[in-house]
Amino acid sequence: MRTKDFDKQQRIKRAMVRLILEEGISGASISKIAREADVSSATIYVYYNSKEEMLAEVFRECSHDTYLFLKRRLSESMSAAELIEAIVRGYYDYSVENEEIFSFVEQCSRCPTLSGNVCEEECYCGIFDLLHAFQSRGEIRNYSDVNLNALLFAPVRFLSMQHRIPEDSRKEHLSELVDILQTLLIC
Amino acid sequence: MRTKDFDKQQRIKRAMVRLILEEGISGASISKIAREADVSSATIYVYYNSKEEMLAEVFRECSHDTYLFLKRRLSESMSAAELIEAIVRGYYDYSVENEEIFSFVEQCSRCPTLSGNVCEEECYCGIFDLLHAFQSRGEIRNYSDVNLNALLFAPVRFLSMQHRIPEDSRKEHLSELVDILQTLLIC
Amino acid sequence: MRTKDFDKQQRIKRAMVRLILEEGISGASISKIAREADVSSATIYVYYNSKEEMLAEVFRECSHDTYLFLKRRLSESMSAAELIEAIVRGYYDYSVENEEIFSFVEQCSRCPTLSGNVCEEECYCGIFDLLHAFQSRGEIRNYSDVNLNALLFAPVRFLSMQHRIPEDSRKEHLSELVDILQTLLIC
Amino acid sequence: MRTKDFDKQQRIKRAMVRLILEEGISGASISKIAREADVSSATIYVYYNSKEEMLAEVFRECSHDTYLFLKRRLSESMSAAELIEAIVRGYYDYSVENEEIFSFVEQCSRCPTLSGNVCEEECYCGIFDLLHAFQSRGEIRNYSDVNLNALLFAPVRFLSMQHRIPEDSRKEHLSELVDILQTLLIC
DNA sequence: CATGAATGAGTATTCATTCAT
DNA sequence: AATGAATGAATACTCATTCAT
Repeated sequence: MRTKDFDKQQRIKRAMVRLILEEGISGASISKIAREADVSSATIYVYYNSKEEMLAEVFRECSHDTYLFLKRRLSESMSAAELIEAIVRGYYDYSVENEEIFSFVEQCSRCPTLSGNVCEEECYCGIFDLLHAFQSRGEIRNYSDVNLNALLFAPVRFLSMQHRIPEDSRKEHLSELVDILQTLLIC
Repeated sequence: MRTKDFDKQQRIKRAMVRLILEEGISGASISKIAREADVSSATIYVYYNSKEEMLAEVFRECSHDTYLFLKRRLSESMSAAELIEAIVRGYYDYSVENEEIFSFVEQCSRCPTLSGNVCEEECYCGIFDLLHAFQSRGEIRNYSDVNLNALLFAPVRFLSMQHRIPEDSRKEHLSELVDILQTLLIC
Repeated sequence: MRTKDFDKQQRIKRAMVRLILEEGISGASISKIAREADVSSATIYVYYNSKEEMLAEVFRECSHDTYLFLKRRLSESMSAAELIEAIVRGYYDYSVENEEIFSFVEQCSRCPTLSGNVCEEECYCGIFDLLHAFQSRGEIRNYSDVNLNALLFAPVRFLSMQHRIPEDSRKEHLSELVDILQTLLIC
Repeated sequence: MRTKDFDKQQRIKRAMVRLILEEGISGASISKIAREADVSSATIYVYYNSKEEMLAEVFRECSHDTYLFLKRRLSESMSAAELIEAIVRGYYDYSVENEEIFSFVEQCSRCPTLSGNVCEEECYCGIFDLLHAFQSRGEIRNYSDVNLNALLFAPVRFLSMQHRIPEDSRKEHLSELVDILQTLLIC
């Protein structure tokens, strides 16, 4: 019984995220989500109070999910170069392997009615703790968190969005980006 | 025959852009736009064939507008450091002075049903011609266009979105970012 | 779960048919139908996927209804004269007693976007089986089905439409028509 | 100048009739008609006071047109058999050669908001004068006008509508029908 | 828990018509 | 006479949500 419900909720989430990749936030209606998840639209209201809350909650979960994916690849015992490479490549890999979630988060974080309620960056605090450790050990330059964030994640995000550029070519750009960020951030 | 009232079309565009800043793409319905622009919703269809086409057209215009704003601030006679500063600060200034347009473009470029039809980057080609000139003069490092784009614009975009950080503080981060990018990109 | 309210669907059908009698197909909008049936216009879409499908489905049902009405009045044990009279008078009676349905079917069968999808004549096959029996018994002349159809039904249809002619007078014309068709069709 | 205007009005009429054949009365909007006739929709209101009046007027004209077509083929010097054949075949030929007008008239004559204002049958009075002449000469049976109308025109109308039946086959049925009506109506 | 039925308020779009030129 | 612009009212249809079972 417990598993069954969980599965149903999971299907709802996935359906929503999938639909938003394909049709954008405005294209993801409750009834389409329900159809895609193979449940009644009334069932969605068993799990969420409103569409707004559902979006916010799944947005939060997806942001967290990205963070966990990244966190698993990092460790304090790495060198600074390894750390930066792991972050940049890890984030990129996530965006490719989880295109739906990635696009969903990107859209939500730009939507004024959603981004206000969810603090995407909060989720990344664990990664910044790690970066601080490297900074205090004098291995990574003392740039502000905001700029570290801006330099480590935003360019990758941009690269991931370039669907016009073929995968292979994007991979090469990524390697270049890793090099750039390593020379930039390592003391 | 009545002549086309271009002020009316301007009001429609502005109303749409404004609404999308406040309520997101899904919140900007034709009737809300019409009310905000003080025209009948039927009038919108005098100027545009569909909501989709209207969005795409205004998206294109706004992207171009951003480029023109930036282009006006740049010149080949600048030093490399000045050029980079002008791009970064110019882009930031634009995002602050034209918050509505900036948020609108950000949202459109993430929306899968829109970004496919409009090539935002195309507009920036003029700026890349300038960067290429500096590269061939050996003043700016020979990174690929994609990564130049990723490093010059994406971090600023990220910074502009941090509405939680007070304006003053953001300005300081921006100065740091200018320094970082100058040391990174100048030979 | 609420159970489907078949009375509600009946009301929708009747409202549509009634409206089409009064205002024609183009005058029967979904919202008028909904108001007449005392349901929300959204409710109509619980029962039908589109206006087009609704029209086609009710058109089919009404054609069938006419046939059933007629069929009940006919039997193989009749004489040829009785059969022809039963068909002609039966069809006429139906058109008078069910003016709404009759006018609805007439309009639908002339509408190019509808008549293509519904084969009104199909419904009448049962009656033609009966006529064939009389033909093979040598009691009714061996005219083709198309012409039997044309002669037995089309003139009555025409007569039923003559709202300018008072009911009494029409009845007399009908009697004449019965005589004509009997002498024409009986061997 | 005179011809030019006349031509414009002619184009409007034809566009309307053509559209109604293809999409039914409800599919023929002023703007579609205008587009099809290559005039501005405002121009239509130079020639007609309203859509309703335009429909009624063109309906009347088309009915009259049918009558004129038929009248030209008939003459008092014909034999009764020739007359009946000329009427039946003439009416059928008209329906084939002028499919648009025929379908238009059929639809209008079933539409309750139109048929009330236009008396289609009025137009046919000339033909009935001719039939009366044959009746008083004792060459055609003394059936009532209503039934003559019902028998001479309604079956042909029905046959013309059978688009499922191939043209060749329909022609054969028509010949049978001519025979039937000749034996029926001639003394 | 789960759901099909039901709906008021909304959607994008088109309508017939009028206006100003 | 002719027309593109403009619109209030309507169009078919969908929305997020609630209800009854």
